[in-house]
Amino acid sequence: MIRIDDVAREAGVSTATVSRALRGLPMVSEATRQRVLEAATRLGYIASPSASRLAGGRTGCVGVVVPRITRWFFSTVVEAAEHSLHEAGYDVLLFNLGGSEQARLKLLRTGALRQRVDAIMMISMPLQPDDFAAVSRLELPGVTVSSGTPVPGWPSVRIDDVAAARDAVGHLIGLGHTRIARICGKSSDELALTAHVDRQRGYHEALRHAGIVPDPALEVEGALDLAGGAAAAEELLRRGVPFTAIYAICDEAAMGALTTLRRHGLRVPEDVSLIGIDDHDLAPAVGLTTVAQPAAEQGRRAVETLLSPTGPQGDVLLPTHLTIRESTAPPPRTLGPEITSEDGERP
Amino acid sequence: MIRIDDVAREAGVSTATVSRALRGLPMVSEATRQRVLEAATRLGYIASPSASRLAGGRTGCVGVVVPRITRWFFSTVVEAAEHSLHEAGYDVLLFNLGGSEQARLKLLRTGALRQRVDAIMMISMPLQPDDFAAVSRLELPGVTVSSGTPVPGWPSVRIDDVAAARDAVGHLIGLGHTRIARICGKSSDELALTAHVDRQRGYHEALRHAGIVPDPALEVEGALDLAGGAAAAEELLRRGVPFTAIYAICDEAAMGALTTLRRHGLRVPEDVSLIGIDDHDLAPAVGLTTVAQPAAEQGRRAVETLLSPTGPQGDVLLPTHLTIRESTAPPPRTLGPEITSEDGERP
DNA sequence: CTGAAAGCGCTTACAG
DNA sequence: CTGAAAGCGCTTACAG
Repeated sequence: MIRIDDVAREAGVSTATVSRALRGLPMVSEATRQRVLEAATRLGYIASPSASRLAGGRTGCVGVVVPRITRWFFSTVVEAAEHSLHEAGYDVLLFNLGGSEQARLKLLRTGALRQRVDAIMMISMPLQPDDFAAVSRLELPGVTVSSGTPVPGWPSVRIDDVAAARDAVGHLIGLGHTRIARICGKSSDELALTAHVDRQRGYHEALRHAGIVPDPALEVEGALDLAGGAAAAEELLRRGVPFTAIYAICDEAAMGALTTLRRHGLRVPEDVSLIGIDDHDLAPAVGLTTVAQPAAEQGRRAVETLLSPTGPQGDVLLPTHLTIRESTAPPPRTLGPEITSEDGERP
Repeated sequence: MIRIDDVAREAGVSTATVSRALRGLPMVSEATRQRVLEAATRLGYIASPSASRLAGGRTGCVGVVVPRITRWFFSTVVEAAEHSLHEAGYDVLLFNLGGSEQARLKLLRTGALRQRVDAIMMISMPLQPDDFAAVSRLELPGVTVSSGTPVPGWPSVRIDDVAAARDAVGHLIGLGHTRIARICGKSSDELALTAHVDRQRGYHEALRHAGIVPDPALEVEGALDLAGGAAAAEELLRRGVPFTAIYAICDEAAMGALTTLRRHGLRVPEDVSLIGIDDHDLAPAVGLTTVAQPAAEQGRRAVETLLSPTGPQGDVLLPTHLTIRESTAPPPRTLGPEITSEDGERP
């Protein structure tokens, strides 16, 4: 292995000068810098990260914590953040919670992040009261994306979830719907996620604004993925309460609901209108109307904020916009879905 | 910060003993180990990774290289691999190429991986002849998943892509189709990906086995995502050659094709049957028939192979299975799709 | 602008 | 089974 001594000898300078020259520090004459750079290139020298870290106190790593990398929103944010971080010379340490509470606790309580990263990016992380102490004990700068739970002292990058939900439900109301079901996350698991609370509030605000009294029988909790959406729609149908539209908290849940509706022979949007929030990659493929949020942009902005020379600061609020496709239409004449035996013609 | 000296003093032993005791090395009496463990816990000691790495020569990190974390297959493999790696005490350094050739070159040519990881997992990485030298210069153990390009000396974990494609096309043939289009990856970009070549071979083998002469006019290249699949189907329709079924190289391309077919008023499966390979999370939502491959299992097996005490070795071949949903059916009476003006009833 | 030397916090032969 | 001491390869005051 080529070490810094080798480069120093080759360039005829001290190791201190090599270190300064290679890192672009000032206080090195241009001529010397050139000589060092050439020597380093000639030898194929790369500084040992472990040694630099130990001596310099910086790890050059950023920890990215994400609930489930397999979900559209999270993978999109991570892709954008990873790109920006590598551009800025940082390595990315990935911590995927995989939906496991245990993984969350382990990450926060143990030293998994201590001394391993210079900064933390938490995407939609629900934090319990106890967790704040653990996070602040890390004494690391950080940023939250898509406001899981705001962390005191950390800036956040997010959308206005209340407005997004209001726009989604408002669109349905504008089409003439009044019996609008809501598929949401489990309040037990994710109470602390502001996004969930906000999207619930937006739903209620839109209804009230239109003079519609919210009906608790129309609100169903479920996991925020396909299976959860499918199960929630199933539960909704079992309740037997009439509805002409479904507002799902995210596109994946909406697509899950779509599966269930189809399985029951219900047509979308003829029998039931369906709207989500996200603008998932596959939303066009299933013709899903949704409120689009800029996922990649949130990842980029989070890195920008985190690496700002003046330190992470300021909250960023990004715009969303209603994207109308084929899954929403005026309600049918007869109120509520009719279970037909015919299975429809589209897969 | 608590250092190893603090623990040594607290436990009344030398730092060498603390080091051994905490890492579970032999040659430490049980009584001493207990004393050290207690002292460490009491003080909340965590060994500095940088110092351990520099002194010990191991980084405790594994580099996971993936083409696009946003695609279903890759995020699923990464999630499973990340979980297994953390279980084994490794940190995960994520390198997402983002579909950029430049990122690939940078990763291989520069020292991005040198000294930063103890092992590498490459998922569907296409390697050019020049890249092999760069990879072997890393002198690191590694494993390839879903055979982008096999790396000499590295084991691989994958499915039998020839068989998967054969099963997919065989299913269509069994239903009575003879004009079967193929949507595949761009041969220019990804020639080295064995998966692509293999899935092409499977298609041709199935046709020949049934006595069907492959028609080049039925084969269209495109990107392997939604947009690529949609564009490929568009191109196929523009060609005006008759076909009754489409076999797509992956589910995302298939779902993209679905969008296009729907846009043209074609019904699936009444007018055109559609099959993919993967069993994407959302395949049930769109009723897509596919050949399922075990993505998470590939991630787990790759880690297992990589961390095997005897070093990475052996190739693992995992089974696939045909999963029939609603997107495939016998061909319509009239040969080839008819463009209707009616848009159908399902989003 | 440059260098000699201490120090970052561990691990590892080596000796006992 | 345990300890004293060297060493891992850098960075950083400090001095010039």
